[in-house]
Amino acid sequence: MCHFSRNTTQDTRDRLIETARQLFLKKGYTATGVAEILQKAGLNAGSLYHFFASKEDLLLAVLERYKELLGPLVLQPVYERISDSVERVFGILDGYRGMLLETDHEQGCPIGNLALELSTTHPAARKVIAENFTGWRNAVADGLREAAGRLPAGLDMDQLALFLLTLMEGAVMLARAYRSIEPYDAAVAQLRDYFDRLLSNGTSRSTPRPAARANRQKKRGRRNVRV
Amino acid sequence: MCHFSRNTTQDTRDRLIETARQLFLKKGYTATGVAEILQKAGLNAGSLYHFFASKEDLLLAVLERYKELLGPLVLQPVYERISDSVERVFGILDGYRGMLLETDHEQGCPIGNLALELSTTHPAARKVIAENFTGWRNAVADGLREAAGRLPAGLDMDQLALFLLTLMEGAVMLARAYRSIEPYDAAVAQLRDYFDRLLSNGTSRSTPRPAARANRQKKRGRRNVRV
DNA sequence: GTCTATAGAAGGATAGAC
DNA sequence: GTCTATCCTTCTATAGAC
Repeated sequence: MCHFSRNTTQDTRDRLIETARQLFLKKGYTATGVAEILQKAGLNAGSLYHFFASKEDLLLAVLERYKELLGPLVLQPVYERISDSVERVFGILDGYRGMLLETDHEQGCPIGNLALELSTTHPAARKVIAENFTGWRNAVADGLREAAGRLPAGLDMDQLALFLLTLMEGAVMLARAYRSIEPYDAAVAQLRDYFDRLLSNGTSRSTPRPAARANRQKKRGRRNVRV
Repeated sequence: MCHFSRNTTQDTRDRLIETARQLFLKKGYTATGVAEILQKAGLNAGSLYHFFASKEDLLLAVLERYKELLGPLVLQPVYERISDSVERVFGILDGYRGMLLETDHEQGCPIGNLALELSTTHPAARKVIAENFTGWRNAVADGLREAAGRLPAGLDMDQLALFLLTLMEGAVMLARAYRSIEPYDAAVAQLRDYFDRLLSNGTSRSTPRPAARANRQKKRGRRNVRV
């Protein structure tokens, strides 16, 4: 805010946002108390209410932070590892899979988490949540456009990206509810099947389908999801 | 509980469950206060804690109630109106669509609502939520099996039902976050497209594709979601 | 800018009369 | 079984010293 702010100022603010982010992710917004945030951040109430007008204001900062984190946290790690534009999509989905596994199926998509909890009751948060979704959709649609040559002509990449987000969010929800990765893997398998068909119908068949195919498939008997 | 319970006993208990159900649906579990439930039900704290050990215990009763309501509330109204087994699936999806529209996109699937809010923090609730999902999946899979003749041989109906649930839950979440029916309609359109292809690949092509096709499509330019 | 202390409201749950 | 009254905790937010 002030023009010559010290380092520590930004540090404290950042620490609050980051701590709140982690707690909201793990327990949700309402279930996370301000006291808990302060304790974990090693700060006191005075600091929080110096930077933020309210707990909800802190939530908005967290959601803004997520918009900034889309690139560095969700996209870049995948894009560095994978160059094929279709496989990059599955790499992104694999990121959420890893998150589910690492947290024993307690955490999936941070935004989806907050979306259902707050959409009805917190209009300001709902707006930034929607912006996060839109950012994700646009990034994925851009990625898909790089594979446009291999995909059927006339395919709407924006619609396909929305479809991917819808499926991913639903799959994360079910994985958490069942405390099992199975519903998530089933959704990805369905999607893989869908893409296989898209690619075999593509106008320019020159580019061969990448071999990374079987990578992420589990050993389950899910092979019979054919069309 | 007691063997010769009066009518009013069951009435009070039911009223508590039903009132809590509506409030949990609209505002979520944590955001709904016990006092609010009591006020809306026209009862006092003594009554609630006579029948339920805690607020969470009441939640479990609500979730059990939802399991009983799957038939009468979700399936039967659709099955009475629609006889074609494939169209029945889309009829069920249309039910959730209607719920979104009626509530100005505030309410979608009651179970999905509670799933993300409580899966991490309330193990007992999570279990009954998963049971609700399983009930839905089984019912829809049974419905799909009636259309087995028209669908490709070897298609796994249980997997397909899971796919439908995943997509529906994701679509409801996005519709709520965007306060718009568009993401929901887009998901259903994608699904319709998917089924069209399934049906045209079916082993027994004798049964003609029902004409109800264009019914639920909005006037949006979503026709280009082809494959 | 950060601290301690605390206000003030709302939360879930209980006690005991009827 | 239902009522009223209330306990105790937790919550967000504020006041004022440093």
